[in-house]
Amino acid sequence: MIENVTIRDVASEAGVSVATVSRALRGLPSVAPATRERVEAVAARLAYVPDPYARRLSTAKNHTIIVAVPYIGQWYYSNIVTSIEALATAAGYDIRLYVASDDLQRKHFVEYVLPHAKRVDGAVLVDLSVDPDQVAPLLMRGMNVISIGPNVEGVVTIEIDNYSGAREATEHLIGLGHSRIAMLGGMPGGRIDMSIPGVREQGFRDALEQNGIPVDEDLVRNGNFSIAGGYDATVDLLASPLPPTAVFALSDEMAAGAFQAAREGGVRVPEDLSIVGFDDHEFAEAIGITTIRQPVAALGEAAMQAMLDALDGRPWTGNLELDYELIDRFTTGPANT
Amino acid sequence: MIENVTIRDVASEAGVSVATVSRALRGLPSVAPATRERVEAVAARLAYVPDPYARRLSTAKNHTIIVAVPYIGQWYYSNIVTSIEALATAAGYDIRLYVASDDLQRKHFVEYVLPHAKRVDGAVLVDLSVDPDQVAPLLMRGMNVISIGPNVEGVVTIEIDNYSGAREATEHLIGLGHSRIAMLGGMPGGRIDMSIPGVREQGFRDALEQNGIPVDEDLVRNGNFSIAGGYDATVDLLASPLPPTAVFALSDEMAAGAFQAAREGGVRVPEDLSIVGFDDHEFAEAIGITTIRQPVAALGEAAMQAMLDALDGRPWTGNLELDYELIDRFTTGPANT
DNA sequence: AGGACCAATGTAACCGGTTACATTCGCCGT
DNA sequence: ACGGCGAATGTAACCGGTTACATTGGTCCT
Repeated sequence: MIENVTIRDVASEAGVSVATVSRALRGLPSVAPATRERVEAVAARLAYVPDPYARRLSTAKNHTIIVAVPYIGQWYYSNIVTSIEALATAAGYDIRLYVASDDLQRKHFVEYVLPHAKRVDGAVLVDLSVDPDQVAPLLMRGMNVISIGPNVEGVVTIEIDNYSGAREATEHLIGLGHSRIAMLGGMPGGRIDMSIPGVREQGFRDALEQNGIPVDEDLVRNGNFSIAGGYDATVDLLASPLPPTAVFALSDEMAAGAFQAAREGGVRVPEDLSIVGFDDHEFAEAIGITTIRQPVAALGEAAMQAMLDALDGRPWTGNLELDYELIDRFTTGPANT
Repeated sequence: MIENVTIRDVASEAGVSVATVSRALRGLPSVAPATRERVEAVAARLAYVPDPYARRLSTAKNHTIIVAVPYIGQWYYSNIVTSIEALATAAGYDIRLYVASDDLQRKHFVEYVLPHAKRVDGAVLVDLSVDPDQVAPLLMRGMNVISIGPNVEGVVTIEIDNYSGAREATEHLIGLGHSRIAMLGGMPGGRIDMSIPGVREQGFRDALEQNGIPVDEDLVRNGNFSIAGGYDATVDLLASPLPPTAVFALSDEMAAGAFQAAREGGVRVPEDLSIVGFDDHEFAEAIGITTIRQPVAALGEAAMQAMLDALDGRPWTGNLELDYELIDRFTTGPANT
């Protein structure tokens, strides 16, 4: 077990003061070249590494940001984290992960962050609907906060137009002649709020109604945003006396579940059932799912860029809306009834 | 911008010493109940939160572990991180993410960790083949290291028997009468080493040879462990004069790419082409891919448990091997030639 | 020769906690 | 009445860096 070698060890070994060591090793000016060289040699020989906590305690800069996501196991989130991580690392920032996997943890996010607030430069919230008054204490402590997805009062938000995306997906199905269109997604409580699922559902409903198609509440199901949830819901839908001819899933995971249910039930896609997803999950292309593409990597990059700019004292003044795109593949076709 | 409230502020406000505040707030004994109550009230009123860096600087415990993965965007890795994160959070540990997305970063992993070594309790390496002499300095500094996947000398390893898994997958195809069996995976340099892809490839080769089927090197392709790579390789394979009747992909992503290539090329699965994957990716069931199931969550949990035990002074004495399982679904069928 | 100036370096305070050790004080036994 | 004891609390050193300010010593100018 190697004993700790501190800056004082290096100083005494090199025959200089700790201040000189600190300056020499960080490349600050006003250190004689010969001295610097000697200090560096000693530091290398002793395998000295500065203690990051001590450094952070004495400086204002922390070089750490928190990334908070609801889940990390889902494609969408892990890819956002990937792109954030890449930029963060390149800029010399560490990232600290917070997974708010249930509602409770989502509520308590601020409590988690608060202790770190003084020592973390910023937080990127991904799909986390937090109250403005929850974020306020963070902002007041000088933290930079960026949101991907939900609009949070007073926080720069990176988003796509989920409402229009859902509308376009639905109208694509309507344009193919479908009218019995199911939707997979649904808020647990049945209510529509400003969260992403809520906004997408509203787009779905408005598209139907403005095309003169009443919303059949029995076709609006909760697919839990998972493959299994989409599967279960679709199995149930297909077993009903008058099954839908199309399904709009609010995520590609649920669309894949629907696809699986159709295959196992002997229902042909797209002849008997059209499926549209949302996200353009990497597996969507392999399966051939028609979907709304989100620029996932770009969302993360933009958020991190906004963060870096803010940390450099050039905070963004407004939100950024990136473009979505309908990708027409093989799970959608003309209505067949 | 809220000014920092420190333990001294609380102390003077409550009319006690900093030591008493420290003890009171941490629930240590020998603090009078009345005093404790008063201190807590003052702390709450001032919204005092202890600075984690200062705390860590003065104590030995860090409550932080590093999780290092090659990629975070892939299902396998993000799920491992998920299960590690859950246990870590429950045990009061923070996790710090390191993404070694290219070989250079993999080599430099130790350089990244070293500065943190004093202040991090441990590291979980996921699929990171590092030299024993790279890990040695970490161990010497008292860090706990656990490896998921590759065996690292002197480090507790959690693994599945990748060799036998690959053999079983291959033999499943052979049992169905296939003999022109392609493999997707392949090491970049063409060499087989002790990494996971290398071990799986060896299982594939041995299965063929021990069943009297010579390995056709033209059927061993590099699919880059991605959907796109599996797609490209399969498109190419199917275009050859004597295409394979089966494909064993070393990951489900590549299997999905093969599936897509078959569908787009009008090649029926499994009638014309059987596909076996590896991992049991969440999308494998939706597509219906026959695959070797890895207990992903269990791998992460076991690793974190080993870590926690080691941190509690009860290090594991040996490695742990978890079971894999062949899941027979709809992408495999009898050879048709 | 003597003073001005500046580069190089050292000293010590500070960041905000924890904790070993010292101190105070009320209560007990004899 | 007094020494002993232990609970409650205070004092100050310490963790390992950074940095404001002081000090040193050499070069250059008049």
